[in-house]
Amino acid sequence: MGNPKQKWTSEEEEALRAGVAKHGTGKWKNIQKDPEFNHFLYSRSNIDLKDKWRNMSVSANSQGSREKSRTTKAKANPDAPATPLPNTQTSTSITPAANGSSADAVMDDSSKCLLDGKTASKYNAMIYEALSTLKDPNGSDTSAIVGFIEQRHEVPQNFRRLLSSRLRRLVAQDKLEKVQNCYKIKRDVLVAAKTPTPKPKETIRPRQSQTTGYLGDTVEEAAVGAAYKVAEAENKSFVAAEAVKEAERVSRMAEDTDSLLQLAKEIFEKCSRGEIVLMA
DNA sequence: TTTAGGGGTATGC
DNA sequence: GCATACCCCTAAA
Repeated sequence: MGNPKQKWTSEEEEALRAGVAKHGTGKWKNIQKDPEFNHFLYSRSNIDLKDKWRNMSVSANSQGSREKSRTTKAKANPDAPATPLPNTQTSTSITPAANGSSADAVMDDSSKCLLDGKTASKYNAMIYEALSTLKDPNGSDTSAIVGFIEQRHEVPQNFRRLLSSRLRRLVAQDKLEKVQNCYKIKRDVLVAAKTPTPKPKETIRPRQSQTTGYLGDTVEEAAVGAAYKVAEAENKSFVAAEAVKEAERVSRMAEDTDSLLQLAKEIFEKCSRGEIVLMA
């Protein structure tokens, strides 16, 4: 564009790494001003540092291009911060994504009243699972639903409040039926949801004639069973996604630990040479 | 003012 | 042509 490209030297990269190790990610201005790194980074702006760190993190995560990693992250979960980390990181100041901030972001999300689509869908699945399993003909009240879900899933502190709003929303969407203070899955929703392709009349007729008087129960039972299966499948899918996230987080922590080990070695070597090492 | 995220362009393969 | 590196712009905190 305007200025000619100025390739990053290995010294600059090292200075940046050391700066991040000292100040943490996101403290680009501090790193840039730090006299310890300034002679390497004087020609770089804080924005340059940020961009370079971003590029380094993309390579370190070997996720292909910057655009890929960024756009997918940002669009899939706009609330989650996408700050990456290539290598070193102190435990002070800013907490990087690599140390689990993405997971934390999910946790943070669950503490908000406004749920993102994924969380809302997760809660819906939990609700359907609870109602399908409890099978209370009069419906289940909020306490029963909360109790059921708490036994099976880890939930945030204000889960009850979140669940209440979720339940109200499902009632508003005509997916649940509220009778007094109890909630139950709407029959027509169950039937519609669990029979995705409408069956031809011919296939239904013989059943109708055979099960006159019992039609409601049979269909309902099948629908409830199907609803339970769907809820179960959704939950399994969610658990699998969480497991993948956790695996990624652990992998990144291992990389961080490695970097810290290298840093400790350097400090040890300096100390053993009698050099004074200043710690921030 | 600083940072994060998105986008454009140059460069190397 | 594609992936990557670098630079710039802009919104948000």
